[in-house]
Amino acid sequence: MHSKEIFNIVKARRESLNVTQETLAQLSGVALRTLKQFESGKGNPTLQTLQKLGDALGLEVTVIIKNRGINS
Amino acid sequence: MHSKEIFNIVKARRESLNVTQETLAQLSGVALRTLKQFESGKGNPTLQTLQKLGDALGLEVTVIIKNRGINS
DNA sequence: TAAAAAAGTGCTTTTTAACGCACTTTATAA
DNA sequence: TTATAAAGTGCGTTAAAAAGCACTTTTTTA
Repeated sequence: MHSKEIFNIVKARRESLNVTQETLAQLSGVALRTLKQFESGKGNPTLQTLQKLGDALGLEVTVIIKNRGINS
Repeated sequence: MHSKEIFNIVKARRESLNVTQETLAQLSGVALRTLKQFESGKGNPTLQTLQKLGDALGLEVTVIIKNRGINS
């Protein structure tokens, strides 16, 4: 998953919950300017920022091992 | 998954591959000083930095919807 | 055990994410 | 249509992530 995919998931999730960028900014504690940046495909969020958005949207940031099923 | 859990996964994965911090730093392009910081439980990496480490370790950063099975 | 390797830390500089403001563009509804 | 809401952008500031250096502590191994 590269960053643009992650941004797309955040955006899609927000839209599926019928929440505006402004509302999500308030709920998450991430500045509106910053959120706009991500949803228009730019930027490089910190883990904390991604987690704030995730918390507000019911999303979770995880790290998984690739190729499960081929290896262990 | 909070950040310390994520750091632990990175560290455990590196160790399971028998790679030193120094080698991982070289392979990933993340500075040794920065990697040390994470593995000792501190800091707030950017998505890009996390992905660099993940790429070198065969880990993937993902965002998933919580409560799968209860909701959709 | 000593020596060597690996891991961890304090301090500093450089780079850039996050933010705020003002504004433009696009989408929505009256 | 045309107000109105929502989304997107340029620019400057501030806060902090990333990096470099020198050093200490811990772990490994010869």
